[in-house]
Amino acid sequence: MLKRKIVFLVGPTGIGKSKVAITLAKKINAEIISCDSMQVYRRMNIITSKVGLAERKEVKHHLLGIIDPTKEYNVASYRKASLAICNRLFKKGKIPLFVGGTGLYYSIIVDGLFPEVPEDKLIRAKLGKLLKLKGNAYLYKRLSQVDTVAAKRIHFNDSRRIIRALEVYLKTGKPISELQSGRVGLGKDYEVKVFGLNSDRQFLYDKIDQRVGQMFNLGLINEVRRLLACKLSRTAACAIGIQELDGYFKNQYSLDEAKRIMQRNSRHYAKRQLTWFRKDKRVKWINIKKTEVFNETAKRINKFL
RNA sequence: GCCGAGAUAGCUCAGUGGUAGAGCGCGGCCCUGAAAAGGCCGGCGUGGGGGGUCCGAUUCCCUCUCUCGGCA
Repeated sequence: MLKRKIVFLVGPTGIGKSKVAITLAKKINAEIISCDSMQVYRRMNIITSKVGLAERKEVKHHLLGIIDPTKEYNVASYRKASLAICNRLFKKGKIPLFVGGTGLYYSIIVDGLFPEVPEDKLIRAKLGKLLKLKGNAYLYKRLSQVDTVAAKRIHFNDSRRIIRALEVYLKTGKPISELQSGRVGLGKDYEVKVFGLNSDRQFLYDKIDQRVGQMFNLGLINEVRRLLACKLSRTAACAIGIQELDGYFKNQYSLDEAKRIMQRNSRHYAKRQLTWFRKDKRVKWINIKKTEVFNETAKRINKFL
């Protein structure tokens, strides 16, 4: 039996994934599933460069603006929601086209998520206290005692991961590294195709700088002001632009400075995204040399499908 | 034209008679329930050009070029 096809389009922020995706989706009878940890939030449109309503009419987009920015969202919610959409699309005879730059979300879909061990606020609070009291060396030592494999992989300064690993151990009695090895990916049941957009670094950075500048023209300041008026969730508050503009609102620096920091942080983010996707050998890279070549790029991708 | 200050990393600048650092920037990497987050690693350099003193000059001396102040 022929395996059903799932297509992914990944790459750094600002490279032009969304536009290419729309063109491609029309060609291959697909609907788009966003693979972006920030675009799931409502009222965060300019700051996340969400595609406009007109474009969403051309091709159906899923998981854009589905949750209030005061609410938490995470890989598990994302996995559940997106796989459900996948199944619905198959029933309609459509190809799911995942588009986005959140490496972890991508990986959670393609390679699977280890069995349910949700965040436990109580345990985390306790571990957080221990961290403050006794330092990361202490927590790291405790982790090494129960899970050598995980300890080897986690740096002793990476307290967030140390805490998570200990949390999983305390809740299940099993080392996180053991649970992690039990992941089941999509490759078994589906034909997975992954495409990555990239360009030379300077070109990408110029586009990112421009895009951030553009956000200000579109009304970023007001959007963020409105967002800051409510208590943003831990996750939503992490979007690039929130902290940066908050500092400006609090008169810590000028608007130009806020913009500069936003551009820099976006560049750093893009770099991390590239590191993430580059190591994934399933990615078929498409190099972008000029702006506004969505059609051509979509055609090139289509050839490989 | 004269006087003064300076010329060192991509940028802003430290410092030293034994071939150099810091911050920012930049590059590479890790990542499994916060991921636009979090963590790790890396100086990436014709010390403005030329000459001199010295065992040895980025450092001291001379000279040229350039930049910035001030006076004309």
